[in-house]
Amino acid sequence: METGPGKSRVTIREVAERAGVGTMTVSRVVNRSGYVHRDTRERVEAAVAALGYLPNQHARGLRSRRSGTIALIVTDITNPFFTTIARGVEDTVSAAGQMVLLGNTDEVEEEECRYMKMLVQKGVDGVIFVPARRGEAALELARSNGVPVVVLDRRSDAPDVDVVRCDSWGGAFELGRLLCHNGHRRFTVLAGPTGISTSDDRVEGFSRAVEEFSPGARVSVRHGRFSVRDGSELMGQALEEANPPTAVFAVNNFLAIGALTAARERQVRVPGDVALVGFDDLPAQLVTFPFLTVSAQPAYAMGVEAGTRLLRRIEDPSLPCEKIILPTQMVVRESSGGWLGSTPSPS
Amino acid sequence: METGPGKSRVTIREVAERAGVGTMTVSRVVNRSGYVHRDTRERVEAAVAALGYLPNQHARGLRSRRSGTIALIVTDITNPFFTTIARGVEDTVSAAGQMVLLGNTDEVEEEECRYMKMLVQKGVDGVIFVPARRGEAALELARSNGVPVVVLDRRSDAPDVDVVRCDSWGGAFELGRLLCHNGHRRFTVLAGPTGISTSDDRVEGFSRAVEEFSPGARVSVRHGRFSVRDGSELMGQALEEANPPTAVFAVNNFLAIGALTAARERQVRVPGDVALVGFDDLPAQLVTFPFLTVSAQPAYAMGVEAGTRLLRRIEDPSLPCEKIILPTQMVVRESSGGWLGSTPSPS
DNA sequence: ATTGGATGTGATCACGTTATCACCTTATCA
DNA sequence: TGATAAGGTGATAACGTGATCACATCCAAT
Repeated sequence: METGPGKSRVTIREVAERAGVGTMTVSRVVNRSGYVHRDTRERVEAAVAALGYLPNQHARGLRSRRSGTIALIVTDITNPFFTTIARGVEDTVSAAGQMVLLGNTDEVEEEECRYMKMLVQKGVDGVIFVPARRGEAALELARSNGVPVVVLDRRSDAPDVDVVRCDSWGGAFELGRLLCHNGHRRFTVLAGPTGISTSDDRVEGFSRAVEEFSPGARVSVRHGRFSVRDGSELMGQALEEANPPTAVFAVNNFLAIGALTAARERQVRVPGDVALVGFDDLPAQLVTFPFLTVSAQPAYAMGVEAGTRLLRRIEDPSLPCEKIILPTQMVVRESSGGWLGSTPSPS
Repeated sequence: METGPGKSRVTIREVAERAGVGTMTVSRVVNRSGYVHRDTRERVEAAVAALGYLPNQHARGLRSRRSGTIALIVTDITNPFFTTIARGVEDTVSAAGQMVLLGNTDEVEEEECRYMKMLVQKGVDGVIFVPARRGEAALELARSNGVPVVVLDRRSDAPDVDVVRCDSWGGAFELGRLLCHNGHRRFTVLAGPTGISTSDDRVEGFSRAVEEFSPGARVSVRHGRFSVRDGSELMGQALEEANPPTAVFAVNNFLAIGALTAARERQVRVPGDVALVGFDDLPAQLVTFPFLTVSAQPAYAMGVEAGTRLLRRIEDPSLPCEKIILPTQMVVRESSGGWLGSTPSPS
């Protein structure tokens, strides 16, 4: 257990010497591979414990091409949706003895590539990756270097990656239906950047629901980044229109919070003056006043699923790739309001 | 840029061959070390680009004992306080070309050691560590293997580590003073597990303020884990006392949210029936209704500071260790209520 | 007695990189 | 003229492991 005031690390050779065996025998004991006599194993284990021997992963990885590390590349760990995913991933792979490298791309493709290059160099066993758009360059880097990838949260038609995401289209459709059934006819969607599948799918699903349940109703879409600031900005613009919307759909949690802020600043009541629905619930831990009606994604489960898939693929790279689509769950709270009654504000 | 349908990685030898030079020359070009003729460098760079060469970090690390990786071991990344810290750390070290390994200990010492062993094996260049209690075993592992450590958020008297934390005592003192000045005389503190410095310091600082500004007033302390559930549980118990507190201090954000939940369930109004203050603000991004009066810690700055310290120490291990204590900032909102007036409920 | 499989062990080398040393060439100076 | 320094390059040897091979020993079945 002791190693003195240690400078350089204990090597397998020192353990072998102390146990009076060859290095291969120590290796076999440590890796539980091959035959080792019971007495020998005990001597080796004693030496390992006495010296506090920890195998050097650099040397190991050089031979075995395994690092015991996977990576999780998200757009912003600060978003509780990704935080919860991260916890799901970490819990899952940690149980299998792997550790997690973290990266934030802020939806910037150059960052995606920068990270992917570092990951290839580090020889990670796999990557869980939230691409901004199609993530082509980064995915190509992974593919050409034989690194297994699970694409998370976003759509991907790349043939050689697993995908774990939620039914954004369906969740948005449900929200649209709810608002239509409540009698709304003028909608604004606060969307993310075009080209990001989650945003695009949600805009589409919502629009489709409106076409179906309030034919001819107006849906105006405003694009921004996934941030509170942009949510607030876009909501402000919408509210200042000549004919403002009676219902707003924010495609992302930050946009929803921004929208709420903007409404409050203008003394516009939610849901009294305008109904508001969002996507991605905040973890119950963080919410002092549950208020927003949302389509909630099972973030933790997504992390677990992605982690499990990746571990399986690392185990057996020949497995066929799958595209997993998990369902969302609508949680109706105050912000969506109720039935508008027979007198919706004049259109 | 192309590597065919790539299976095994491109090595320095292949680059050398293609450029018609020795491997050392390639190494020198890649590492910008030593002398290389301008023409040679260009040939090598062309070969590197053509083959998509990425140096193998395992081999590099084996020679140079550098991994280009640091670790961040927190108790729970799901806590937005730590999430924000993580983002600060990642932004900082990422700019220096390092990546971050993440671990959650859930305040369990065995997990601390399990992670630390893996980190030593991986040869990380340094660790930013939030110990549950004193973290002795894990710190000893790091020390004996020559891994630089920055202890984050918690107190540590270990001589050979940097410490970056906030003035928990002072922040709690401020909150206590505020409540005393508002006329409160019966206090309950919802604390974390004993032995965790943040909790202990906050209990002490708060108690000290009460002693000073409301001599003889009652402060009862209830201990639990840092969770919404326990916050709710403890708050429930406090509210059901014969002589319930008029003011409650939750030493942590989760405990505060739990307390709020418990109050609401019992139709106890905050701050009408009981004042509530907490520690750790939630990021503005996440808060739909700013309500809780708190002592806020500069989480992002703490992450940046810890990252910077660690990078500096990696650069020059001989630097003396420092203990950095950042100030907290009290943010007064609704939940703490106002002056109780001349008729505090009879004690 | 002989074969053959299961058990048990160590020497040797390769994994991909960089530190070191050795060796060139050319320029500069006394 | 020779000496010295600076620029430029490659062969070689580690770094710490684990795969492979070679070689023991033992026991059971022929």
